[in-house]
Amino acid sequence: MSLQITPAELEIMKVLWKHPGIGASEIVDALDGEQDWSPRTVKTLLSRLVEKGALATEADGRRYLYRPIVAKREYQKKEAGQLIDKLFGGRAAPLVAQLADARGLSEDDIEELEALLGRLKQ
Amino acid sequence: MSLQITPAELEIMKVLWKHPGIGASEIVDALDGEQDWSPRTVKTLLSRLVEKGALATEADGRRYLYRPIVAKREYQKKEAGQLIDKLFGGRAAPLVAQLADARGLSEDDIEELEALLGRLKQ
DNA sequence: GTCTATTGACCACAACTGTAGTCAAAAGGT
DNA sequence: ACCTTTTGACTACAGTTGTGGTCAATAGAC
Repeated sequence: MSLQITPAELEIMKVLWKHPGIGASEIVDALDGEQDWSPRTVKTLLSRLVEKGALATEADGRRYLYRPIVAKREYQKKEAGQLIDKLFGGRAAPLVAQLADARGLSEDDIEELEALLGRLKQ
Repeated sequence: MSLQITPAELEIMKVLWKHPGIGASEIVDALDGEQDWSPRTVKTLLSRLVEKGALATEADGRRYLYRPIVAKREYQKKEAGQLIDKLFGGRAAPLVAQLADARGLSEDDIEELEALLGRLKQ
């Protein structure tokens, strides 16, 4: 079960990770400004996500409430792992180097990374 | 020109980044063991990459030699940037944290990252 | 010189994606 | 009790992707 979430579907997931347990129309509202999708489109994406097992539904009268089954963390982990396997020979350091080069790390980023490394070291 | 390289196409690119300027049959050979594609499939992927502007061709008798136009570095940079924008709110630190969690960083990784951070700091 | 294998050009085709329409049932306004 | 709106189920449809076939030209093998 590889659970392939497409980019469009991911937008929906992001809303639901932030607000689990809402219905289709709330999702449409939450997406407003981000994506300009017809409610139909959102509905289709929701169905596909349910079909794929990425979302659970819960009946609420005549409608469903949706809730992520896949945790955001898990998904991030999977994607990050895929990226480094695919492009960076499985090593994290070159990825960070590219990022630093691509967009520059902020002071905060650097500090946070240092703290993280410190924790990992002991 | 967003230059979307699909996963299958990427396998071809990886071979050509390693051995620029080879022909289709060498690519098939190089992929052997990695991917089990018919030479036809490889040919199609090559055509699509040329069409997309990711590869340059150079005639060599009755065949072409292929050479990447898109540098590996550029592509890595783009992909890494996309991933953190898409999933990590544009911040690198959380990505590294996930990676550390997902697969553990090796001693070497940690050292390399520390060196990198040191360089970035001054 | 003829046969065979390789190559590029073009074609095929199903699965997946993005985007949305139709339809019928039900919920809510008045 | 009607009309409108919302919702889910189903359908559509073009573009992309993965996978590979056909065909004609041609380069080497004998």
